[in-house]
Order: sequence, then C-alpha cells, then structure tokens
Amino acid sequence: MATKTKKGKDGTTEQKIKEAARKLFTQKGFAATKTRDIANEAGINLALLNYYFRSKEKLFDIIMSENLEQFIRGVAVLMLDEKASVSEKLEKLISIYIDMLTQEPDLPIFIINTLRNNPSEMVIKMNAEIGAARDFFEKQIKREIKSGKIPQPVMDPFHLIANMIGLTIFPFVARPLLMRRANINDKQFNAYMQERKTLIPKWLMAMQNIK
Amino acid sequence: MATKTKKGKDGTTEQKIKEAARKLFTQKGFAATKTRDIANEAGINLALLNYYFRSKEKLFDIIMSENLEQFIRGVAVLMLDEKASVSEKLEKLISIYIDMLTQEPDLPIFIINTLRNNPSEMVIKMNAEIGAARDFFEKQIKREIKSGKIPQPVMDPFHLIANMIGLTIFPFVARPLLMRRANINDKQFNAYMQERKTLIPKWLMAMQNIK
DNA sequence: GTCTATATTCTGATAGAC
DNA sequence: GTCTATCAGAATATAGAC
Repeated sequence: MATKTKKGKDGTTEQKIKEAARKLFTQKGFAATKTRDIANEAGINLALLNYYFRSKEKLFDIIMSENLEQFIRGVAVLMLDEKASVSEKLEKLISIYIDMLTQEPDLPIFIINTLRNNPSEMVIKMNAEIGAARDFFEKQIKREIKSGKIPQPVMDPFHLIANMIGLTIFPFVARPLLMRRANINDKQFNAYMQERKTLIPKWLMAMQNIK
Repeated sequence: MATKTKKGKDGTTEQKIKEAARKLFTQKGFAATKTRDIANEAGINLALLNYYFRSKEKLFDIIMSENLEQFIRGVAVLMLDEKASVSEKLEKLISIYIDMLTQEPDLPIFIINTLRNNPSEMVIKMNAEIGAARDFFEKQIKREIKSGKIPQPVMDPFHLIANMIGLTIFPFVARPLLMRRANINDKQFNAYMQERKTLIPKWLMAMQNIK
C-alpha cells in the first residue's frame, strides 16, 4: 500500500473513507451500503474510494477484518493468562465485552450477519486465530473441574457458552427492542449494562446448581 | 387484490413467489436479495413478480408483515389468558418460541435487522398491536408480586426481559457460531434447544435470588 | 396469467483533466 | 491526490405478444 506511512493518522482521506465505511457497513451490511453513500459520508469524491481501496469488496474485507479483530482483541491474551482462574477470567471477559459493546453496539449484529453470509476463508482463519487460546481455556476449565476448584454439578458446556454469550451480548443485539419495551434512553441502557457486569457472573453461578 | 380468492392455496403462482421471497428475504435481507433470485427460486418468470406484487418493496413489506405476525402469533392470546399464572405463562412463552424458532431459525435475525433499518409506521403499528396484551401481562405481574404469589426479591423488569429473551432467542441468533464452537450438527442443536424449554424457567427462578 | 423483449434506473468502477 | 464525466453491467420495472 502506497500510503502506509500515514496509517492511523486521523483526518487522512484514506482514514476518513475507512471511518465512513466502517460506520455504514457495520450499521447496514455489505449489500445495503452503496459506495456513493460511503463517499458522501466521508465528504469526498466517489473516485477516491477506488483510488485508495480498488473496490467496494476489498474495502469491506478490511473493515470486516478490523471489526472481527476488535471483537476478539484482548480476549485471546486474557484466556491465555496462566495465573488467572477460570472464574476470574469469566468475570473479566464479561466486563471487557460489555465495555467494548457500550462503545460499539452494532458490532455483534455485524459479526453475526457477516458470519452467516460470508463463511469465507478469512473468517475461518480468524476463527483459527482465537482457536488456540480457546483450547487452552477449555483445558483449564476441565482441569479445574477435575481438581474440584469449580464446584459440581457443572452445566453442560454448550449451555454455559450459550448462556454467557446470550446474557452478555444479546442485550446489545436487541438494543432497540429492549429500549422501546422498557422505555429507557441510551444513558439508562448503558447503566443497566454496567449493572450486568457484576450480575451476570453471579447469575451464572446460581444457574450451575440447576439440573 | 384480484387474486384474493386463491389466498393461502399452495402451489398458486402467487404463493410460490411469496414462499421464495420469504425464504430469501428472511435469509439474506432486503438489499442482498435480487428479484431475479426470487423468480428463479420460485421457478417462474421475473415479470410475474411485478404482475402480482407491483414492486420488490411491496413484496418485502408483505413478507416482513407476515414474519412479524408469525413472531408474535399466539403470544398475545397467551398473555391475555385470564386463568394462567405468570409463571405458567412464562413457561409456555419460552416453549412456544423454542418450537417456532426450531422451525424458523432465521426469524429473529430477520426481525432484528428489519427493526433496525425500518422503524416504519407498519412496524410501530405491529408493536402497538401486541401492546395491549403486554400491558395486561405486566399488570398481572405487578398484581402477583403484591399478593406474594411471586416470591421476593424480584429481578428488575429490564433484566428479566433481557434474560428471558436472551436465553431463549439468542442461541438461534448465534446458531452458526454456537454450532461450530460446540462442534454439533442440526439435530444435536435442536436437542439442546428442547432441553432449554425446561431449563430456562428453572434458571430464571434461580437467578431471582441474586442481588 | 405467462412469457420475451426492452426501457429505465442504479451502482461499481475507470479515464483523463487538473 | 482529487475531481468531473462517463462507461459497463446489474437490477428493477414495464410493454406488448400470446
């Protein structure tokens, strides 16, 4: 890339295009986002988009890649931490995700939609990237179960994952629906999410005993 | 509509188009679905689509309307039931949704995406349609809390709704992700969902005691 | 009602001046 | 690097024969 020297600099034309693209792609998806909309949002000319990124598809790939990376950023490192216990890691995971999604509420729905429509090689590759950390974490879980550090009975792993992710991420996915139903504004929604940081781990513990 | 006499008849051209449209719109959304794909899927000519439905947008509106209706079908009636207690209703609600989504796994993501992009008048109207039943149900909840039928302490309504919907619906939203992560097939996924019918109410009960 | 052919608009991408 | 003008193809919609 010819302009790599300016990478990250805000205000750069390249950067403006990427920001506009991220906003629209993340909000509306690939097909519903028109290149003209991106150019408009970025306040630049349509031709510049192709000058910098060659095609809509390549631009989307970059955005998707960065979105995915952000979505798993820090998580792999966190999982690989040798010192932290499983329950400590779970608490931190939930907290990190809630903070991230408070900043970027559209991320989960974008990831879900993109995974559904493009199980492309890159996505699979990204998946592999976090795979090692996940394997490590899962082994740690099994170890702690064996050693009795995690109290029995233990929830089926499928349900545990589904519940943890569901309780943490779903409110952001259904955000407009929940906000309308509860008749609350952005600030109140975020306050509820902050509450959930401490509630979800406790809830998950309480659910463990159910058979 | 000129062809209303054949309404509901399967095999009708109109019906074939609608079925194809429902499948594609629900799977891929409005923008990513091409009218040619619909015609193709329905095994008819492109021109017929416009003959029956005038435009892609009108066709989409019909599909969206029916999808939304299906999504809330039976629920209003269930909520308005005078005899059933709150906890009985919750159990039934969860069970109904899991059965419905097992048949139509793409429904939630479609609804969520559509609500995000088109908070149109029709959607608001639909929302109002279920509003009365919801109000009735919420009053019943308050009554049962007062009378002590629902044991204290009680979870904040926002969290309760978020948890109930999240635990029930989210697995279907994240279905591909969960299936890959747990390395299971469709049949196993559905079996897990059946399990959740009885687990979720118990989980929700156990969570009630957390402060 | 159904089809083929065609009109019309939209959209992604490029050429070429500055 | 940035813009205007324009092209080529895709996508929606319609005309008109049968």
